[in-house]
Amino acid sequence: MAKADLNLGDLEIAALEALWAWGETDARSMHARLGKDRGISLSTVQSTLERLYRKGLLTREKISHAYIYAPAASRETVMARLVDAALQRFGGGRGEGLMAAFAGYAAAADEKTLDDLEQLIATRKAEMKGRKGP
Amino acid sequence: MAKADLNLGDLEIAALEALWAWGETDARSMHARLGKDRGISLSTVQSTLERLYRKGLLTREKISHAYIYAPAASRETVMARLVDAALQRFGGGRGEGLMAAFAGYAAAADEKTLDDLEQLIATRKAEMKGRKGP
DNA sequence: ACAAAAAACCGATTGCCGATCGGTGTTTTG
DNA sequence: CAAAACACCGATCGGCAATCGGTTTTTTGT
Repeated sequence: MAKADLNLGDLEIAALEALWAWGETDARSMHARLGKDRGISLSTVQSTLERLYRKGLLTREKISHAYIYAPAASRETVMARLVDAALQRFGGGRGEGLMAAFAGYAAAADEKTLDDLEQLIATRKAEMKGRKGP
Repeated sequence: MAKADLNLGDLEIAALEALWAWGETDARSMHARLGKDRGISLSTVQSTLERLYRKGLLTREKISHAYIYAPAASRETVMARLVDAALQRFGGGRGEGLMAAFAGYAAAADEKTLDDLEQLIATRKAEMKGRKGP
């Protein structure tokens, strides 16, 4: 473990979102779609993708001599990692603290969300039992 | 809403932990306990407390001419805010994504944690009903 | 095969922020 | 009143995302 800290800038997030939405692309098309309205250069997009790659959030494959980038993880996984990174540094964080943080979130949630949540937990527990039991 | 981003450095977290553990203190005692082993000056501790104050994480009261700092929120609340800040920037985050993120997190949790979580949700729902109903 | 085009690669700059400090006032207090 | 305790101010440093242009390497069209 110990994913260490994970800090994402605005462009990085935008790039991730783009990849999740459009599937794998190369720096050029990414720039065509992200960079046009932002008025940034291709180099900038390249650096950003590179950074994300080094952070383990993207996969790249060298087609001919160009890189094709693809998300290394789902949005959910990344979000989970972000939560992890954000809370990891808090000593009393595991267990109680996380629960409480979660509670804070749940407090702002509507009833349906809570229902969904319950469902989710139930599913998790079922999976867990299934994996451990006979 | 819109708490914006919330970034905490190591010293800041240490200061928070200290305050949660020892209750309110002034810069001097904080330095005596935090700064001694770190070899940092009183000024540094002061700046850090000030920064935390400006971030709304600490309360201060001017006793005579010195500030007495106290946590403005519980560790749980701060953790919740951190999670919020970390996930807020993810567009598709509300609802599904958030759920999934927590699910991922819960996946790494043991069974007891899941039970606690369920309990928490149940409590939440009860509170909600109580507030709305007769 | 060669020149032009397309990328990767490299290094530099900028801006933001936490950490860190010392100096300068201002308020307490012995 | 003088010394001590603090707040307050400004400055520096280091890390990191964003940003870019120039150089090198690889493709590719003719």
